[in-house]
Amino acid sequence: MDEPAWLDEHELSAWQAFLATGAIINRLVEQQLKDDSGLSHSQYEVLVRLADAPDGELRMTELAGAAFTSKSGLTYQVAQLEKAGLVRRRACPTDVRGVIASLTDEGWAVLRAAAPGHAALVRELFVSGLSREEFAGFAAGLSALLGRLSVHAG
Amino acid sequence: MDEPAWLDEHELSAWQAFLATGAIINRLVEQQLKDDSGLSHSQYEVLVRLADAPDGELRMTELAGAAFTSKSGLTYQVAQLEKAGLVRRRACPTDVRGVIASLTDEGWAVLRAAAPGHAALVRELFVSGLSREEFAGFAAGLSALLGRLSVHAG
DNA sequence: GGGGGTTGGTTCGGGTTCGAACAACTGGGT
DNA sequence: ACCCAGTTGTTCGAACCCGAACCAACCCCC
Repeated sequence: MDEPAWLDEHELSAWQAFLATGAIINRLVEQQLKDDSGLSHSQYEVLVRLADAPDGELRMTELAGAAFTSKSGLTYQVAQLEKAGLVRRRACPTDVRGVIASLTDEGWAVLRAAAPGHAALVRELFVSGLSREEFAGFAAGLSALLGRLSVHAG
Repeated sequence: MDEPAWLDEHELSAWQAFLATGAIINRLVEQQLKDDSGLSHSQYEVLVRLADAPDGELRMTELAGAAFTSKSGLTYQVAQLEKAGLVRRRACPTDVRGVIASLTDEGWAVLRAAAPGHAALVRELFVSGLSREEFAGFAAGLSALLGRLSVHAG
């Protein structure tokens, strides 16, 4: 019951910094990907997940679960990617309802072309400017946070 | 030069954790505010900024600059808040073009009612589960990151 | 005072996102 | 064989957000 109704100074400023960094970084990344490769950040993420999967293929649900978007949002993005020729949809052999999204050759090519610029920006915004110790502490916090959040996300 | 085109293992996992935590936390916060107070996260942020300002008033530009939304986005949100009776728009006495957004009594009341639940959730998601040292390191990283980003945001 | 560059805020059009509802299908228990 | 709860992916309506275009007003410097 001694839970205060407001956050204390440190908590508040960390929280604000978290929101602000997220917003700014997302905006810059979005911008860079759009200018450089004509991809939105979500689309890029979808391509990355597919590229990480065996044969560059994943079920829609696995894609949505591992990613940061809802089921309907994913349907939309995959439709966009398919229209652009970067992704193909196949039926799932073991489940008639299932849909498998699969990277096309062009999808691979676009992703390979986009990755270096994206990596450079992430490095510039997110990695450089932090000392090794700072980065380590920061990463440790993120990882702990994510572990705890997985409980909530269930 | 010897800049690799991809992120190394630690960088990548930290980056993914950053994106994932941001996405999950934002979704949960959004949900909670909507259910609890009928506010979107952006709307809540606007109210908080106003409440922090002297007399609960701010110029539109200051609001947009300090916040995470574009000018047009802010116009939209303030219109919503005005429709809901939480914010009033006044003309700016020193600049005819200017518009001052100002918290109404009801705006104060709604914010006071919403704050404890929001603070509790932020505490639960963001603060608890990290040891004091972890949190300190994490906050230090965030702050350094934000400082560096301000350059880019200019 | 009276231009020219800058700023403040809104409007507009398009793209993106979400949740709820939906239909088709699955799998396990009986 | 059958039923029923749970899953899968899409569709639909609405909300949201952004950048570009825009007009009006400011500033400042000659």
